[in-house]
Amino acid sequence: MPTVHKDGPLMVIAGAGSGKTRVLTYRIAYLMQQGVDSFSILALTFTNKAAKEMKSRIATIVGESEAKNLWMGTFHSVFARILRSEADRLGYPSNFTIYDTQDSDRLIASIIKEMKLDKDVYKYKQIRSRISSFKNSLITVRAYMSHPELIEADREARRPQMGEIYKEYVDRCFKAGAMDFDDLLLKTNELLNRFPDVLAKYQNRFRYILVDEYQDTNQSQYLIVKALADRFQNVCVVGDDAQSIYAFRGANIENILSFQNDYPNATTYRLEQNYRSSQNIVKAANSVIKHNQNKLDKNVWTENAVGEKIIVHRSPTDGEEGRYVASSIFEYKMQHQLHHRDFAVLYRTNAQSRAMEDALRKRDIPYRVFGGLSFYQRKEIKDVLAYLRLIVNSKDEESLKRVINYPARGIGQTTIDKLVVKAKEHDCSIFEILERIEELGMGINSGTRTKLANFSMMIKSFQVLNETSNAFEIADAVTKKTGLVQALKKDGTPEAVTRIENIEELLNGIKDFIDGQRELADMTGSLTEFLEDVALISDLDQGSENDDRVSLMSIHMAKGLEFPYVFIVGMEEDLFPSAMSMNTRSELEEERRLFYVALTRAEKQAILTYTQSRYRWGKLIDAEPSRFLSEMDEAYLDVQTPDDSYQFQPLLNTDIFDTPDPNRVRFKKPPLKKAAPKAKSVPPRKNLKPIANTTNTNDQTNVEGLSEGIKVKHSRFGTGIIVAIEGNGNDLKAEIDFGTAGVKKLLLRFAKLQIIK
DNA sequence: TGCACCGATGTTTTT
DNA sequence: CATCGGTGCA
Repeated sequence: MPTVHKDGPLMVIAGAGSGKTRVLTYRIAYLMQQGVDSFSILALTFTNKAAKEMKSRIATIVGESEAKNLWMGTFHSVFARILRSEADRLGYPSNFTIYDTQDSDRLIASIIKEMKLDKDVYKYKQIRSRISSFKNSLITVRAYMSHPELIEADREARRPQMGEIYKEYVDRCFKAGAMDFDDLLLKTNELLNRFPDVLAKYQNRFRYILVDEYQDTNQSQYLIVKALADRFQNVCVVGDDAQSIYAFRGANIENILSFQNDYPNATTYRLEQNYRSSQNIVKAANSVIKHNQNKLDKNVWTENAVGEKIIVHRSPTDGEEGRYVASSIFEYKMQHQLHHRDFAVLYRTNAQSRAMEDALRKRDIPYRVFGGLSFYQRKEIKDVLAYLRLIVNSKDEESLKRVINYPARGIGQTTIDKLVVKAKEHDCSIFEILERIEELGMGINSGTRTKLANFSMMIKSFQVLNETSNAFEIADAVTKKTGLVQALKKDGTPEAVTRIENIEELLNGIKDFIDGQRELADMTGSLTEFLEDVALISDLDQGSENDDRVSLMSIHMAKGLEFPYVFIVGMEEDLFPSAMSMNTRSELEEERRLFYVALTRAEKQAILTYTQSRYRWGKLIDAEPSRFLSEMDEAYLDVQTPDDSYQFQPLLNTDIFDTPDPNRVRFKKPPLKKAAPKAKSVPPRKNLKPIANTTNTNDQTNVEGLSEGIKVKHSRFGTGIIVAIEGNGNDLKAEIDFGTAGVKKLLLRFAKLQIIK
């Protein structure tokens, strides 16, 4: 058993539902029983909630007082803590601000604007994600500048200024005393690399390191673990390659696939028995994941009951889909005497929660939405937090820009622009400029100068207060004295009222936080502590397990959770798998793993739903069933279709490519579109091509009819003309000129093209 | 300088 | 559809 393995590297490949958390819990408890000091154990989990739960489970085994000393948490929160205590080494203040994605976006957007670049070419979101992937791969500005191929790639993408933006962004963050999420990992690497004494200190401290969800670590995280474990090699990683779903933020599945290479004397255990789900669910999930090529061999099985078949249900629209889910929940609950908390509704995109919420609300079913626009991302909350952040760290540029004129106090954009320029000129923060405003003059009229002085004075008075008060007292003062709440009260609209309520909720939350912190010996309940907590917390971490509500969340958020009854909604092409993730095999495989994760959340029953058309951007769009539906072995399914028109493509489809490939994606377009149910409000759909006529393999016609010069239609790019066709078998590609949408090279396996005559 | 309106534009997924 | 940024007016 893994639990008796004490020293040396260890990898546990744990299939879905095989009790990963249990392994970690028992291993830690075991180590402690063997006399390992709890201070020398570092456990990195995927969510703070997982850490908290594990800690309390360990506490029941080894006792509260010992468990308390364990270092447990997410990579981000653990290393943020370490970075605070070592910040001066890197030239950062220990109270550095943590920028969230939105802060980064704003900063990047303003840099692009200041550099007078075309914002249609330099899209801030793209820039941000590129910078993020640089950081996650430890490509610093300096590394970027010395890698001609990176520079060349950006030049080819017609963004020659990428490097400049990157540099400016990093500089500005540094000057603002701010780190973004990626910095928390990158700077930790820098810290461990540049300062051997620091490295030695933490290597000696963390003699035992455990990493959960290892398959989702990125390069930066991987290197941190490697560095820390280098001395004692007591590293235990737990994961499941089949559940790697974070490639988009740099997770590298190779980290787990090549653990044996990194630690040649590593012991590997495999846990393949699933204790969570019914046989039908386990088998169906296996039948899906086997379509992936890149994976470790693993055979998950269970001794659990066969259970109910997986229900596949079609609805005309997303509204009806919601109604179906709501009434199913109602019925299951009645029939089987269940609680609301036994149900989860999972979706690919957060936007899908709305239709579900509406339906559940109508039936008075209590629910809770996780993720999406979380509480701490709401505007009014971010406003209050921005004041608080500015108080703690007056160099924080993004916070300052956010609140300097909110509520309106007559400080306009032109003034702010002048301040930004001056700050850059003097190589200092905007707040410092405010202090020297009289001395510098700088063409700001005296009225505005007074306003600026007042603002600066107000912040300073808060800073003084901060020296003697706790987080709650300051937050309370901020909401009152800044006029923030007053402005909302004056507004009087219903939204403003909810905003005030939210601010009150925030204050209550801060109070709770302080009470919680007081219980911990080395915590004081200061504003700094609170802000750090807020920056890295996610909805999931917030308690309230005990309230009886249906959970609504994205599949990503559901990782590691389990529910007796799971609805997976929106099983449609272009939604799940996402239209953004179908261009390469690896993207598609990640989508498939995501589906695998979703399915294996269910203990007793999984219900998959899809619609024939759904509202997207306020428009009703035709939808077709997800390919994942037909990838599941039919034996485990109960396909409920109101008018019986759901049909699977024959499993042994004619192989239209020369290369037989078991993993080949079948284009299926079940001919369900005819016989549109007479349901009201479903507008007639415009099928551009008489699909029904082309017997059972319309993909075949698709590919065969294609040649140069043919006019085609693509669901995203519109109509275009084929310029060239190249490759063969699975690699058959067409280069298509879509006019304004540009020339694209598409893999014909994935591109759903329709010929236009 | 500030506010109100308008059109454009974009949606994966998260620490 | 919802947010954002830009424009035009007071």
